[in-house]
Amino acid sequence: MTHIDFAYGRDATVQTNAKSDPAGEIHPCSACTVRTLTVCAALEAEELRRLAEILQTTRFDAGHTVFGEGEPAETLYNVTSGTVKVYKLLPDGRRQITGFLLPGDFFGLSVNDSYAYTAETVTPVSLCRFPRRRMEALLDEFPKMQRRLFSMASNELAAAQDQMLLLGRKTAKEKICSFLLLLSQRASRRGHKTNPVHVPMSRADIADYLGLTTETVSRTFTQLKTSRAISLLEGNKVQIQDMDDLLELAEGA
Amino acid sequence: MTHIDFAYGRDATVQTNAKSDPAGEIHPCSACTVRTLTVCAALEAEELRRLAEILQTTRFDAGHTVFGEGEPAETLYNVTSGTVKVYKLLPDGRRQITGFLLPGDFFGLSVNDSYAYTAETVTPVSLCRFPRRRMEALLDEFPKMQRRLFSMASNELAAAQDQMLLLGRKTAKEKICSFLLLLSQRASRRGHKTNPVHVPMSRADIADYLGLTTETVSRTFTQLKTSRAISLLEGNKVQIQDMDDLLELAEGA
DNA sequence: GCCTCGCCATGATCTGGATCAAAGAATAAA
DNA sequence: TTTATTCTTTGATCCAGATCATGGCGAGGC
Repeated sequence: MTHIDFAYGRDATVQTNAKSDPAGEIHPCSACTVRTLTVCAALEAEELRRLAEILQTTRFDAGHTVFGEGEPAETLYNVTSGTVKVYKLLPDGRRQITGFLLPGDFFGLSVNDSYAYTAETVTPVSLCRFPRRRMEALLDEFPKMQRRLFSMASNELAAAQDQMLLLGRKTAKEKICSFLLLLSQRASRRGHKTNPVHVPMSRADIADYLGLTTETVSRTFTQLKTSRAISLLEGNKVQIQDMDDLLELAEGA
Repeated sequence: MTHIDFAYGRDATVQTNAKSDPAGEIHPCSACTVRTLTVCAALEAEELRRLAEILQTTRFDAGHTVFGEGEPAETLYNVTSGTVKVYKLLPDGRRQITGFLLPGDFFGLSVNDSYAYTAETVTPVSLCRFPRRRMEALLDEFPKMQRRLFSMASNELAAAQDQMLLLGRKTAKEKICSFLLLLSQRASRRGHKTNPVHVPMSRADIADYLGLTTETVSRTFTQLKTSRAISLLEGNKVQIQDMDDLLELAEGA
């Protein structure tokens, strides 16, 4: 069981803002707990209103494909709750997960009008959907938002480089430790506590993210558990014994 | 010997534009052969002039460190000729090259005011230097440029994801074939011929880019040579026998 | 010329993590 | 409750690529 705080959202699977916002009710955005983390952080009240006009909110169950690699990219997404994975496949089925997206993360950017990867929900998820065309128009109108989006892309680029270092040069144990630290840091940025880390994804997903097999991921977890570096708790939580020790394990120092 | 077309540049190591642009002479930017590939492509004559005001051109010999990981990020760079490698290190010296930068490529973006990687020249290189502060001011003034930079970052992000797939899931042979195809495609985008591919970097650099050792890179090259997939020519050039065959080898199909 | 020095190739051996196989544990269905 | 079904752990074996070691080759330096 994964526990998730739904920032907002109703039972309907898709709803336009107009429909979901009866007269007098406060707009969902103003209650959005991840707004400060994402592109919306840069916006004034009026700009936020304009953005809200083009946005839809959606919810998906776990294991749902949001879009597939190669499909025309007509929508941008923002995660408001839950976890999404994005991955690329080789013809024979080998898979590389290039990222896990948490509340506040943005996805759906495209290169030549089609998605370069598949996006699939790991847990139940709520998303904001922005039609690409209208979003682009808004970006032209609000340079602050353009700038914010650029800065988010820069951060992602830096994270991608860290991941390349991990994939190309780290051992299995270093990979797992780095992964746990990453989850911890990301939780921290979202105002959750850093230590018992919530790990909502399966061993297979972790393996495909770290360039390993499920067996190796499993073995490495038990090895870390045996050496008292971590302990596994109820509800997919991992307790890190000593943050600094784990950091050393993550860098092979 | 690496053959390089110097788009512009003089003997002086560093020169401000003012000094290098005597009255009546055409500004270097207008002669720049890579302008259409980079951030400058988006600009009008007047905007280009403003950009040129803040730019310096520099040249470095092969093997020179442009900046080191962790240094304060005060300058953005644009490659105008030659090849630059950017890499990250682990404490024990393991290295991951996260990219080779060719003419038209931009680098030096930072996350929290310091560079997240080291940049080092592979061949003799000429660069445009933009002071970060002044560049940011200009970006605020010219949203088109901001947008262009964002789109370049998006492309890099997509390339980074391809590289993650390569590092995490491809075999040595697939990695080498992918690498050769990448070089070929990038040459093509720059208007050079796609087939005898110029490979200016050492076996060690290729290894650190692909997450392999020099020995494996070397062995894989000879293996591809033996199986008639490629042949090695004079001057660090690689002749690809059949593009489509190589593409299949690169994806394990 | 000859010597160094840094690359590159190739051979021999080793090993971390993959693969193959099977038995628990958890979750969901009946 | 029992029974599928899927996920995780653990064991045994294998192998792609790392590591260790050596020799060749080309470019500078003297």
